[in-house]
Amino acid sequence: MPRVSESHRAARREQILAAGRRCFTRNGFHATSMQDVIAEAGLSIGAVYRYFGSKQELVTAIAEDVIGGADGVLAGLAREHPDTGLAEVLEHALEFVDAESGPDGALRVAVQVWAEAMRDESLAAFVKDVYSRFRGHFVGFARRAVASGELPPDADPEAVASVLFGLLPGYALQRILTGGPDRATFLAGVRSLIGLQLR
Amino acid sequence: MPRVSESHRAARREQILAAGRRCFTRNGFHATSMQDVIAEAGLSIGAVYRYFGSKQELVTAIAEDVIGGADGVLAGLAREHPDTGLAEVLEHALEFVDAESGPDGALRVAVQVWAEAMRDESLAAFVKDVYSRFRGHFVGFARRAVASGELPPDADPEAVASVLFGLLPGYALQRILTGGPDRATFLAGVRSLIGLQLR
DNA sequence: CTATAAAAAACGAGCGTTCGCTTTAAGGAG
DNA sequence: CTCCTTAAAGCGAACGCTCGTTTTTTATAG
Repeated sequence: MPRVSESHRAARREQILAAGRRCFTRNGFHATSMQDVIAEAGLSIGAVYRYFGSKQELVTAIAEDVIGGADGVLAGLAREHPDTGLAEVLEHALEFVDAESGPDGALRVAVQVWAEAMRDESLAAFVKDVYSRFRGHFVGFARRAVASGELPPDADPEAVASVLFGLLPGYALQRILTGGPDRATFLAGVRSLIGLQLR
Repeated sequence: MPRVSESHRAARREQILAAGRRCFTRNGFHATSMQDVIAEAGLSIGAVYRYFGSKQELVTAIAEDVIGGADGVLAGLAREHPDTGLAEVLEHALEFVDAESGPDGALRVAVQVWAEAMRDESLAAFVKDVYSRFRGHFVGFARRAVASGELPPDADPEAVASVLFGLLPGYALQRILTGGPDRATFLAGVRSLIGLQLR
C-alpha cells in the first residue's frame, strides 16, 4: 500500500509499539527477539523495519514512552489540582502505581528500563532528566506545603520531595516483587510515621 | 591439573563468581556473553563449565548472592543493635545503600535481578521470599518502636515496616538513576516529614 | 599409571538485519 | 469514470555472525 495516509502510518507505528510493549512486558528487552515482536504485531519483517530502523530504536521509543508517561501523570496532577496538599497528592500517585502494577502494567517495563539504563548511557541520561523533572513536581508540592503550614517552616522542600518521590518506587517494587502491602496499609504506615492528614 | 584440593576448587568457583559479577554489573545479564565471563575470569570454556553447568546457573548464583547479601546486612543490624530505634536503623540501612551505590556496587546488579525476576518465576519466588524476610526485620524494629513510645500505640508495625522498607529502594534508585540527594538531605526530608529524632 | 581438571575446537541454533521483489493506493491524462 | 504510471508499503528468503553448549584432546597432580 503506497502513499498511505499519515493517520495510517501513525496507526501502524502504534501497532508495532503496542506489540513491542506487550512482548517486552512479558519477557524483557533482551529475551524478546524481533521475530517475537513481528509475530505479535502480525506484520512482516520488512514492515516493522520500515518504521523502526533497529531493535534499539524500538526499545528506546518504548522505554522513553513508559518513563515519560509517568512524569506526564504527575504533571497532570500538578496542573489539575494546583492547591492540593501533600497527603492527597501522595494518594493520587499511589493510585497511579496500583493501576500500573498488574501483569500488563507499565511498571514491569519501567523496571526493565531501569536495568537497561545501567548499561545504556543515553537512556540513563533520558531517565535522569525525566525523573529529575518528576521530583521537581514534588518540590513544588512541598513548597506549597511549607507555605500552607502542612510542613514546618524550616522543612527543606528539596529534601521532602526526594522522600515523597522515593516512596513511589519503594511502594511499586514491593507490590511487584513481594505482592506487598495494599495501598491502604502503606498509607496507614505513612500516616503513622508522618502524621499527614490522610483522608 | 587433576585431583585438586577442595580449597582450590572453592577458590576457582569464587574466581568465576567474581568475574561474572563484574561483567553483569558492567553490562547486565543478557548483554554479557559466557565468553565475556570466561575472558574476565582468565579461564577456559571447559574450566568455567566444570563449575557452572549453564549460564542460567551462574546468573542464579550471583543473583541470589546479591539479594541475599542485602538481607544478611539487615539481619546483622538487627542482631548487633537489638535496642536501636527506628531512626538509627534507617540511617545504618542508608549507609549500606550508599556503600553499594558506586559503579561496582551491588545495587547495579540488584536492579538487574529485579528486572530478571519479571520473567523468571523461580528467581521471582526467591526474591519474594528474601524481601519478605527483609521487611520482617523492619516489622520487628517497628514493634519495638511502638513499645518504646517512639511510635504512637495505634501504629501498625506491618504498615510502618513497609514504608521504612520502601524507603531503601526509593533512595537507592534515586542515587543510581538521578545522582539523587545525598544521604544527609534525604534524612533531613525524612526528619521533616516524620519527626523521628535523627542524630 | 590413572583420574580428572583444564583447554580448545567445533557445532547447531537463532539472532538482528539486509535487500530485492511484489503489491497497492494515489494522482494525472484522456 | 478508466487507465496507466509511479513511488512507497509490505514482504520474506537469505546472510553473516555470535551465542551457549558439547565434545574431544591435552596436561598434570596424586
